[in-house]
Amino acid sequence: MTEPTGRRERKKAATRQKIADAALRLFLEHGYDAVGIRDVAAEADVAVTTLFSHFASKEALVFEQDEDFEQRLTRAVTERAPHEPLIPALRREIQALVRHCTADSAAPIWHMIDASPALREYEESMRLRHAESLATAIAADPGLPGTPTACRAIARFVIDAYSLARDAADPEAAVGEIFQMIEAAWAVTCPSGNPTGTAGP
Amino acid sequence: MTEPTGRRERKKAATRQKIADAALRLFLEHGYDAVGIRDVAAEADVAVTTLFSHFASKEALVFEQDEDFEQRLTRAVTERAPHEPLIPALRREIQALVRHCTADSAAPIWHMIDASPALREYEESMRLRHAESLATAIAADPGLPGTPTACRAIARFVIDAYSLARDAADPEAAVGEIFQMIEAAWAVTCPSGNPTGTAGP
DNA sequence: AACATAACACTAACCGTTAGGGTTTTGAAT
DNA sequence: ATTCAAAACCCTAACGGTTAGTGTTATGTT
Repeated sequence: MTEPTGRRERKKAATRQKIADAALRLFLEHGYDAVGIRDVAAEADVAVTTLFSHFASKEALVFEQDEDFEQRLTRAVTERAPHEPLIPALRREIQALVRHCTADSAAPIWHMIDASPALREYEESMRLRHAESLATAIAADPGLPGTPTACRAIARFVIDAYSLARDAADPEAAVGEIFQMIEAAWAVTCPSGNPTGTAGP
Repeated sequence: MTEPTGRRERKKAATRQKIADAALRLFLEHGYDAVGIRDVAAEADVAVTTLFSHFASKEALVFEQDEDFEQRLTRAVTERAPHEPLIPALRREIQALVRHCTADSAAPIWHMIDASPALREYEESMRLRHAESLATAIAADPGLPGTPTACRAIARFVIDAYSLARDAADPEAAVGEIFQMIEAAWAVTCPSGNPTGTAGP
């Protein structure tokens, strides 16, 4: 048996990071559109084909931790405390994610994203994927009552909440406001009685 | 003064239509990815640059009546009967749109769209625009009580309903199910009393 | 009749992305 | 230790969507 982290994997991760760092540095300095793939590859001192073996597209260079986001969402559903109701768990997670990406340190990156139509479009299609996997996680929980359609709808609404809150003047308040709506939308999918353990009468 | 439709405008519209027809014909026959822009231009007997002066991108050739969709949505809000509640009016319109694009005659086109990631991504970003203009229309109605954030959220939910219903096994039932959720979400934005004229208790 | 401009054509390029084909590094098995 | 297969990397050349630059023709106006 070998160690979980062989030299090969370490080198590969290092190369990936080197590319991502070079890309972000150039993008922030000169603007996303003004920097070409060939520039990034040169700055990272790798071949263009190598770059594309680590990242599926130019946009993916920016949304590097895409999968973290997806995992945090689905884990908020699958690994929540037993009998904890669904919506508050999601609300907490979305609140944390919004706080994280509206922090001052992330401001330049999001400014860059907002300035590029290509990046906004990419982020949108990312969110669609996230909504779909969130819907799967929700539908897989046997303790939840929603139909597949209701699960997909709630998943979309949750992702919408994240997206809208990021743009809102007061992100945290927006999360609260939209989750009130989501809570009501979810409650209506439970015919009667104790909706998802929200402590009924 | 000249006629509202001069020769110039007629010729321009004819060229545009000729391009769109040629594109759809080729796309449906050989597949979207297998047909290049140069092929479409040749089939329509125009220069590539002319094609791009009529359509902003290859994907836009497929979603030709994009603006119709947008207008129908906003008009469902702005031109609804006086005192008619918002959500049912939107429900009717979405129902009609879903029926329209799940009709058998539209099946080949939507099959083509589902088969191409580029087209799906483009449609997604189109929906974002539509949600934004729908939100503006809702927020502009002085008879409605929602905050700007609530309006934007409801607009997104409505577009989500359209998108999800199209993919559902029973589209019409899905519209009904999701709009029950939307109705509840909207009701919660009205502190108390008669929520948007839905005939309170 | 003369002019301004909209619509169109042509060429050549830019840029993201991929195919094809080769070299070096790594991990494992003899 | 040697050998081997695969992973990671490199280079070149191209493909396909898109645009800039530069003319040409058709149309509406003066």
